[in-house]
Amino acid sequence: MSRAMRLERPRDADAAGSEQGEPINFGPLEHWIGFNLRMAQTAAFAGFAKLSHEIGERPGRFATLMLIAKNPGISQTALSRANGRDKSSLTPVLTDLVRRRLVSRTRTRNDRRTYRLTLTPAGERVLRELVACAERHEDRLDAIVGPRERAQFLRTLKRIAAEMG
Amino acid sequence: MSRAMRLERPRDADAAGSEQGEPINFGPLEHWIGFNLRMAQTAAFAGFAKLSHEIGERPGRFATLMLIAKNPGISQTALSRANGRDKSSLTPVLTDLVRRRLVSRTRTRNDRRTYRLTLTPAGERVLRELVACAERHEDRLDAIVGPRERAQFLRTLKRIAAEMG
DNA sequence: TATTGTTATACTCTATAACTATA
DNA sequence: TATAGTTATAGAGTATAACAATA
Repeated sequence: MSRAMRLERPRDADAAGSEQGEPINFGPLEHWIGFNLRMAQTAAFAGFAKLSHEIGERPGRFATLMLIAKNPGISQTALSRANGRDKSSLTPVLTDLVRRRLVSRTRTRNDRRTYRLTLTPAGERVLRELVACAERHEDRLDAIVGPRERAQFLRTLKRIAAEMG
Repeated sequence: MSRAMRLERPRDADAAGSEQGEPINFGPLEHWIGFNLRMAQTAAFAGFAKLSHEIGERPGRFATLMLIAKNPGISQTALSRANGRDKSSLTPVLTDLVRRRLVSRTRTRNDRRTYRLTLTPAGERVLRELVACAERHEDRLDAIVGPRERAQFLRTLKRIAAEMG
């Protein structure tokens, strides 16, 4: 594929930025998967962030609560590995979730270094609210992607995550 | 589509986090476009970030340089609108790029509030290096997506960015 | 009055390294 | 020695609000 770049002629200095509808040239970015993947993800994430803020939660809490719910008793180190962050990043998040009584953190008896993380009933309630947000969000995405392409699209996303990592 | 969630049985406390290969249950996240879009984008962006760090640049500089190259004479306000950030976020970036003589910033004569941004020859050189990184990165993504699906995949990404925004 | 760009400031997310307590 | 989790700290990236210069 030829991707040679030509620079454009300078725009009229007086016109630059003076109109709202100023057409912007994105150059080869337009045709690149990496750039469009980023634009799509940014837009989608902002949509979910808005929905979760409406119920007083942050989007980042969602994955943490879900991973604890589906893997009850998980340790902090295993949890941080599961969502690809350093364990130190998890400390303030869990401090907040424990303070709000959404997560309970109990020492194990055999190895007194580790904690067992589980959701409290309140945590399960909040997770259900977040799941409801995610489902509304997912319905929007499904409508945009369309039923014909959904499975193929999802497989391609999974391949990218697996093979780029 | 039924998306009811059942919580799993608590895992053995002693086993939690004790093995490297501990299988993690991601629950309904596995099947959601939003989550997989995020995972794919994170992995892809990390790959490009690595390539750009190899040539001593940050991935975030790429879009800025490209937008200036393809829209010479653009103002800071128009540029910040083009990549969806507040104009104040651009000030430290341009301070850096101007200090390194990659971007030149000249006052317009008619409206002495605005600057005309253009790339210097050094800026064009750095952009070409970043484009080379991006092309290598794009080749990897193309290989993962495959030529049969590429066009469809790109169209779907563009629809998500356009309709979620 | 409105707009361009800067400054001051703060908030989020993330990482590294040093620490503690346990093993 | 090695591991689980915490603390201190720092660095990106971003935003809001107030501001100076200019229109």
